[in-house]
Amino acid sequence: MGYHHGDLRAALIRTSFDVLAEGGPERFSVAAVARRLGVSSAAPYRHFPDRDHLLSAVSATAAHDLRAAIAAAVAADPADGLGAAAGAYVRYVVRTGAGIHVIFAAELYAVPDDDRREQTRALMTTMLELTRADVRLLEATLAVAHGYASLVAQGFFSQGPDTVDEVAGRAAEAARALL
Amino acid sequence: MGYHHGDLRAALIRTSFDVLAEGGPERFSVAAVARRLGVSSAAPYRHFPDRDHLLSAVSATAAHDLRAAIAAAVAADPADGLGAAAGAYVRYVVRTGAGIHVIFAAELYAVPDDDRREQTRALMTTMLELTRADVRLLEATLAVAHGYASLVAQGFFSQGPDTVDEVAGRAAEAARALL
DNA sequence: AACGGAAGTGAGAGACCTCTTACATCGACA
DNA sequence: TGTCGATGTAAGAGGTCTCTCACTTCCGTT
Repeated sequence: MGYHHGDLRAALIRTSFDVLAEGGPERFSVAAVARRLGVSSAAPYRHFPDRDHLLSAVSATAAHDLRAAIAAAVAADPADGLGAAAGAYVRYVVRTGAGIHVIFAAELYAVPDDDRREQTRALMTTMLELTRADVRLLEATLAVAHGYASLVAQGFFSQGPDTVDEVAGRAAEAARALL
Repeated sequence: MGYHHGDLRAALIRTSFDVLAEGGPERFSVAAVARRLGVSSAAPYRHFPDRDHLLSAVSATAAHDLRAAIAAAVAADPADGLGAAAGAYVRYVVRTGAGIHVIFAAELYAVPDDDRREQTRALMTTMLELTRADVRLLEATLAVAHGYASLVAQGFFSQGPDTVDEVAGRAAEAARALL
């Protein structure tokens, strides 16, 4: 096998998203990630003590990137904060396979990972600012966005080249209706 | 081990819901269901040729029961069809662990199971009647309801005795806002 | 009562997974 | 150049899962 890899740690996180996007959390395994990278199945354990620590790093990355995606979408269309955020959520989750079910997966609460805690906190803070500290509105928006993302993942919509745009638009519309 | 079981086939389906409600599809296994029933891990294969056929029967049962739950809720409050349906969905999924991610799970499309096909078709028909054949409204309602159910499953709401009622009410409210 | 099919059982093959261990190799630096 | 820590590898222990097989037990029918 080819020996080293500029930065296997980062590659493992990146590739975890691919595995998640294709098979969902159900099919995720450390071994599958290693296989796809062409490294031995022991290699990941040089960088993460166990599976949950890798998933925790994925969660932290997802929280960070999702927050950035939402912030960018809101900045691009400040008049439609909630709609933009919901649309960004759908796009992000469809593309990466990592939504709240990955970011807030129950098994991660036992993992001591300050980066993850910080990134998820920042994500929640950004969303709370969007709803002006209205927790219920935040929950409702998240429910709408995650619901649409789940429908896409479940194959409810015919898969076309611009399906994601379509569905993101519908999620935005539904989020606006919440006001 | 105790020998027979009045109706192991039905018991397997029933117990599958318990396993799904507790661990989600990720943790579901035929072996776990058998263990919980106190039968050998080979016993289920007398009634279902493989894991996917068992899951297909669970899907059929869930589609049937969910349809009944929605129909009952709508009948009890005909003025608020969409809200009642969304609330009923949340209650059903929180209680059984079997929402659209189980009923319409991708791996089931390969299983030839006419009962399942009929039950899922009936479920969709009932929901379509509710939205007066408006497919987009059906999708939006499903997204809202499933989103809230997912948030509960992810532990977003503090777990109290009447959390489900609370959340079902919020889902109903959000569904009404879609109109 | 005997029998035959339905419905269990225990054992286990074969797959895959997590994680460990002992060893090999690489790159940086004295 | 030689050494050493970081980062790979191969092998494998131990676990769980799906599904099969040969065998047994139960029960309805004749």
